Amino acid sequence: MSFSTTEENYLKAIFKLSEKSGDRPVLTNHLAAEMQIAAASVTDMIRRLAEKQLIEYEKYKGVQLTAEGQRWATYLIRKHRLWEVFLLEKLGFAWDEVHEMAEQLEHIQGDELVNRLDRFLGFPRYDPHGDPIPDEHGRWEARRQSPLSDVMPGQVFIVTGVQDHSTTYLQYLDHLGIALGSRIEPLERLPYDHSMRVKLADGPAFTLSEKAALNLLVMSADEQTTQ
Amino acid sequence: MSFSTTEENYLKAIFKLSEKSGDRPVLTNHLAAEMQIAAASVTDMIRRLAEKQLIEYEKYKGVQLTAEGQRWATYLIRKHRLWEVFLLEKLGFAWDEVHEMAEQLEHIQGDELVNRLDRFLGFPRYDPHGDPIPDEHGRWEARRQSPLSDVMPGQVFIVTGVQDHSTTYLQYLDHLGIALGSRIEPLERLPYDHSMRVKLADGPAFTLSEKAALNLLVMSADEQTTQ
DNA sequence: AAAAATTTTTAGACTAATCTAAATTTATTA
DNA sequence: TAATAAATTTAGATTAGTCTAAAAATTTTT
Ligand SMILES: [Mn+2]
Ligand SMILES: [Mn+2]
Ligand SMILES: [Mn+2]
Ligand SMILES: [Mn+2]
Repeated sequence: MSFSTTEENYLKAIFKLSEKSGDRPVLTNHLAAEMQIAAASVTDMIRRLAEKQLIEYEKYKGVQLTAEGQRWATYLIRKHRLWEVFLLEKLGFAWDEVHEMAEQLEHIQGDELVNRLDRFLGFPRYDPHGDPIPDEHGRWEARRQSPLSDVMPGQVFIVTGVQDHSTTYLQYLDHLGIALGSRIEPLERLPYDHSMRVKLADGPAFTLSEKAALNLLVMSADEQTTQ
Repeated sequence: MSFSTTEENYLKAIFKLSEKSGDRPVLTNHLAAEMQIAAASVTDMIRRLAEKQLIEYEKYKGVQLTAEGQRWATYLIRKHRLWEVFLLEKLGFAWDEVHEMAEQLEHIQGDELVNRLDRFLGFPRYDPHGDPIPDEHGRWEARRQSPLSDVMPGQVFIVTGVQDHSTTYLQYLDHLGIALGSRIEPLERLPYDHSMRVKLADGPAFTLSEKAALNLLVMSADEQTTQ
């Protein structure tokens, strides 16, 4: 079993949009927008993927991954995230630089390569953005994390992930001194624009916009230690 | 500047055949045989590569790499060999297992990635098969090595490379206990079939076929220490 | 329940990379 | 040097992946 880079990119996109839509069928236009491709091209490709039993496709109703499609998409995500860890941990790239390269590396074939890379990296469970890495059997641990914008002030939280992977956002966090594992304490939410006053361990207080707080995922500090 | 995987594979093949032919033009059929592709397809592609100024092409006369083509081919070889070192040194693959994977990895784009990988590996000068690795500027050191079949018995040599990269040959060397860096002493050449009696440091004597000796590259032990 | 708007599919075309078979050019041999 | 053989190119097809424009289906609005 092996698929083209293009086919694999479709599988990943369908997986991503499925997650967002709570497993409801993914519509042609959504896929077209996500992949920056004409809707007509998507229609073509999903017919081919359906023939290969990677997705179920009902005309005008959208597509869903089959078990096989799920498995393959998960495998691609495993590869992508392991390579991201490699680029950061071993080659010293920053968390806003690794995505593009991993986007290529995820298509390199070789199960043995993936498993040895996993071992070399010490079987990491999360990637540089806090996203879980599926293991050899396609299983992964989801964390009970929430956007910082949703939590109650007056308690310490640990930064465990980001929802926005854009370079600008990640560099903005760097600028603020916020990284995965940072201890952050929300002080108050300002009703006017929903911005949030927060402070990092031993640091001065500062303000985060609603948008910035929405995309920052945190866990309560005591819960985190059990993970 | 960036080229398709296919174009890059043509460049590498032309480079390889040019080396063999002493820089005389590479003929369509040679390229077709090397790449296991129909001659007509080669004609098509070399016209495209000539348009992109990567090769000079005269109808019916064969092709030669331009300076730009040389540069790019050398860059691909640099990437291929660095990834081979990574797979062997860091992931623990054997020298007969790395080529296929490197064949894919050499097409991954990112100059910074290549240079960081190089640094991570400690700027290796030779790959797991003893082939030289071009540096960031495309320069590399060729060693004064010769096939074991050509050297005079009665002196100790160091194994520095192989000419045959096939799995069967490399595994055969493993079986004999011959690796890069092995000290090997040719005892005599047998006139009947040009086979060679040799011995490894402290080991018993054994016989190598002419073919096996032709593909094993060695340097005299004292010369090697200066490299 | 029509009409209008939106979404999706179909139709037809294009490029890259390949193939086979036929035509052409170059090299070898008689 | 003419005939023959070998190498190379051209011609015409095919497949994957993409596009735009038009047609068809579905959904929303009136
Ligand atoms: Mn990524
Ligand atoms: Mn990531
Ligand atoms: Mn190789
Ligand atoms: Mn090699």
